[in-house]
Amino acid sequence: MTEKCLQVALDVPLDRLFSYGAGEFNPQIGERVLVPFGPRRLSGIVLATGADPGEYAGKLRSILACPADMPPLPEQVLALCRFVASYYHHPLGAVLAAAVPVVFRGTASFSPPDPEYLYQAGDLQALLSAIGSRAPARLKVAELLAVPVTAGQLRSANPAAMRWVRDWQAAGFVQTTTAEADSAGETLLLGPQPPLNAEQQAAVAAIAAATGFAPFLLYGITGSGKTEVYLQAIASQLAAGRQVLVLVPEINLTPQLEQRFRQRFPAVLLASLHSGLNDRQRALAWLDATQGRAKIVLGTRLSVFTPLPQLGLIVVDEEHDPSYKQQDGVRYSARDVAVYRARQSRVPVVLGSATPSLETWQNAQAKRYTLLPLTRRAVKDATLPAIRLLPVKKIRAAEGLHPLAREAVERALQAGRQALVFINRRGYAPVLACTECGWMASCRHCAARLVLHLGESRLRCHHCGFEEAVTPACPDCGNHDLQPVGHGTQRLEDIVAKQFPGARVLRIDRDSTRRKGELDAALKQVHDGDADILIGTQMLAKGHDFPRLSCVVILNADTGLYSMDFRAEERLFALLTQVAGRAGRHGQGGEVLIQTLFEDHPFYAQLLDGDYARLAQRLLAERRQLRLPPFTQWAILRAEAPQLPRVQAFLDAARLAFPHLRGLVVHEPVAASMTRRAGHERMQLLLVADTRAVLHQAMDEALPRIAALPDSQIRWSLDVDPLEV
DNA sequence: AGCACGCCGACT
DNA sequence: GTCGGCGTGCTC
Repeated sequence: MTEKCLQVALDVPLDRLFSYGAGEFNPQIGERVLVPFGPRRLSGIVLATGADPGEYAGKLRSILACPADMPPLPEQVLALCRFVASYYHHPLGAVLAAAVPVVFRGTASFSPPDPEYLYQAGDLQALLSAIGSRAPARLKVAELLAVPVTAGQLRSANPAAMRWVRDWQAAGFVQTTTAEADSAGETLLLGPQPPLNAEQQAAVAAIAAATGFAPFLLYGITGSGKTEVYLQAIASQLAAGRQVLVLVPEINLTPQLEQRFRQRFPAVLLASLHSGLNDRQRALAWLDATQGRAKIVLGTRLSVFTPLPQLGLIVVDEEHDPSYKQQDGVRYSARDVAVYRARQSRVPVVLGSATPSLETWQNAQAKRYTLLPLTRRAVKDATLPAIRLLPVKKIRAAEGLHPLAREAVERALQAGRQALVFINRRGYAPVLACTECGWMASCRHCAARLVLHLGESRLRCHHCGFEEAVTPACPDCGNHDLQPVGHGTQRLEDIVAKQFPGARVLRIDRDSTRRKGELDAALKQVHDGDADILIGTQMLAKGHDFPRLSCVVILNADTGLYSMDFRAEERLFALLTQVAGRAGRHGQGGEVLIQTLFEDHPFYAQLLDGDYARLAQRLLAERRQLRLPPFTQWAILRAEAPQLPRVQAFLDAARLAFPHLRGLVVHEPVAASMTRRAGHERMQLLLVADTRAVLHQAMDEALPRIAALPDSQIRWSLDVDPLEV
């Protein structure tokens, strides 16, 4: 009898599967196995068990082990990964590796901890009277046993707690269960469901009534109560015994949203896959979801691959957020994969945003997605902030804030409220320049300026991490008068501190919150009212709710308005809407002031009206006219190497690998928007096709030839549906 | 991607 | 005479 032949996907940059003998093992499809691969051992996923070894017959190597620590990936997830591999033209083994928790990618086997025991008093009154009133410390611990608690929780109440609990256990007062058993018979326990307005009700009803695949765009202005719609749509799924997948952008808002979910569904196990978890915790949360214990999975883009045996609904919050697009490796869009998954699993998917991506908006206009509008503020007392433009010609360095902005901040402080000054640039100044010859400090590894960080007296590259001490004199002409040009958060902090001497100024950016816990501490300070003026970057724009904030000043946000990037307006609208939304979420209407050089740009008329629909209509008309996405299908072949000519030669050759197809344009290679990064020259080649089918046909033909091109110095990657050009 | 094999410069 | 540079070739 001949040995069974397995097809195994491995995490190597080779777009093919590998055949192995099963040896003494009998792995299932979707299971992970350890295999010999050249001189090393790798973990792979079994994709077929009765395969024909073909040319390798007789010289197959056998698998080394079946760790059985990971439940086999179900066929649904394998199919999802196959789709992602083919759509983004990435090796299947690499996609599967990315879809699985880190602990299952290596050759070490993962052993979950023993199930944790929960302790509970069967008859609390009997226990309390047995202890008597002379042992208050024990009484305190005993009272905790009214509900199931862990040993850790008991110990944190009193270090000696477990000794007493063992005694009570021996005496029959205390029983144990495991978390798993405890949740098995649980009934769905809902927190109070707040009343909904008519629009919210209509949205919840539409989602609940959907059968099979049904994509929705929940288009809700800031404060219109999108989250409440999610919660009630989720509640009806939970009541039907189904699981729900909720995707959120990669930001620090997850704890807040998580808190809200837990409050609403206190008895439901929620697997939260946020960045704060270590690999082990992640694996455990993933197992909870995979084995159907966790009913809600809340996580960032990677969570879209989580196996969910009873999936009933997918929610993508802030669907326009660029962090849904992975920017290295498999460059997938978790939002688009989520829609595919919903179709595959025949469940509804809700894409929510106040400023939808134009791709999604167009899908709604074309009736491919059902539009669920929320146009009224549902949050109690909330009013839309008044947005005003402050035209600035060229603000002198020492000023920073427009006089009217200064007055507005003053007003907020007088009223005992907080003000936020938003500038999307950290450091002191983005440029250090020589006043004599015009020299500017730039990175020696990147085509980028070095940013001045005055506090540490360093010049830093924000792209490659290079840094150096501030030079005392111009290296070109020897002049000692080097001047910072432009504004960053640090410089603004200085200016604002001088202009408002009595105010407590708090800067929040990646530099001030680098260490663990610093961001939470800063946010707490804001919530407790221990800061008056916040200076912050994009970090502060998203998600956070600042009840005391009533005034927002936005600086230098619109530098992109006349840039090459056709998505600049769309993105700026989303950013400004989000920043503006920080003001006046509670009570008194907030004030939002935007300092701009381009006050006449049509963009601002639509922003001031808060009219996303009009902006979207104009931008979509432009894109249709100019044959830009979503009316054409794009892919970018990016390449980099230490020497530019090699990159040029590679892309010239790659260009020839594409077939001539009707409805396909393969552009000439051009320099990337940042031409050099971390010592590598970068170029790219743009493919524009009328339809996805043509684009993929071209890539299917060309990519094997490109992969076979000789130059090994070249690092290249393909970006399907690129967000950045 | 790794990792080995392979063929040419400055050192214990 | 070796240690080690990274070019190129393969992995069921």
